[in-house]
Amino acid sequence: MAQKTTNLLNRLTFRQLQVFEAVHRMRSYSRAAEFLGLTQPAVSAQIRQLEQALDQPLFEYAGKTLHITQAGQSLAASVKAVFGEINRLQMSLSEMSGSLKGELKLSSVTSAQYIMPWLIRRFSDLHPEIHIQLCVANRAQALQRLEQQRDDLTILGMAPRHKHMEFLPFLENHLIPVLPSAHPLASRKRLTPEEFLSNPLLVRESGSGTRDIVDEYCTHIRVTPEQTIELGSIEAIKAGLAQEMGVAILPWVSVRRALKQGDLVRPSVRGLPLRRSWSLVHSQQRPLSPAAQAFHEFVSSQLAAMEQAFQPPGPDNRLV
DNA sequence: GATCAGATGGAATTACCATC
DNA sequence: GATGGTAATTCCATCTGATC
Repeated sequence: MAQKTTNLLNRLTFRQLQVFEAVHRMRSYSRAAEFLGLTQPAVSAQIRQLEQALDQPLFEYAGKTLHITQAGQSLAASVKAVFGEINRLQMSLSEMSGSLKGELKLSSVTSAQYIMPWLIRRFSDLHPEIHIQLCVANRAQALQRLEQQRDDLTILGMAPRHKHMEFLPFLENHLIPVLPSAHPLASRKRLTPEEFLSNPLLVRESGSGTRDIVDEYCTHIRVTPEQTIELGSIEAIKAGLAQEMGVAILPWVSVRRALKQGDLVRPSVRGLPLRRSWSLVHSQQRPLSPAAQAFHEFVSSQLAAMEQAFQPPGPDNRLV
């Protein structure tokens, strides 16, 4: 038995386990290859070598669907434990050296792109040796990345209700009605939803969380916009507003400068603003890296400071 | 609706290269 | 020489659209 164990330890490599973990997580050789920055044959070869070392098939096909064998499930549990231990070791070593190093992969929904620089700047001041990669995507894309565990942490507008996700709500997103300052209704402080939505409504594309919230609002108040114009980003909608194409319901953080400069105005409309919390989300199935853990703790410690920094205007421009 | 051919997607194989 | 990588190619299952 001891001989067999020694042989196995001698024949297994961390690289094989890393590749196996990616294939197991993504249920695809090709996607695992893309995730690891390899080609599909390289992944295939690593899995084949691992199967030879273990003398057991780890994956098998039923048609075109990749299934994991019992041996594969068993290995996956062991790999998870081993990698968890290595993460803990890495964190201990980092603490011993007094500074955190490494990579931190973040993804964020588009609406949160206006608060991410604030967070990243302050976190980088604390941990200059952590290299941060931020991917900005719409909600559907961010959710896909989250499910594929492509990032350490994800910022979403509405936390998914999956049991295996952990989320930390950290700031309220206020979606407010805005229209160009040259608009005929711009002088009116108060508008009915019907008046506001009698203008072309500039909206995000399907798959966007902001779009979902706006659609929900229209359904809730039972008013159908006269016309909707779909634009692919918040910045495109702002450009559309600048061209007086219509009106929009946008995150306050995205238009606060335009409001301050007087390019846009915000009327009071029944049922608005809409409030949703941005949440920091990660999978329970994947232990946080030391850098991700540090970012998570940092965000937790900045709740009051963020609320102060991103507090919408008071009485004059009061939110209903 | 059944059948078939071509298109497509994903993994395996092969030959070769770079590095240690 | 061993290891780990790539590009090109092959194989196979599934999808899709045309035809009957």
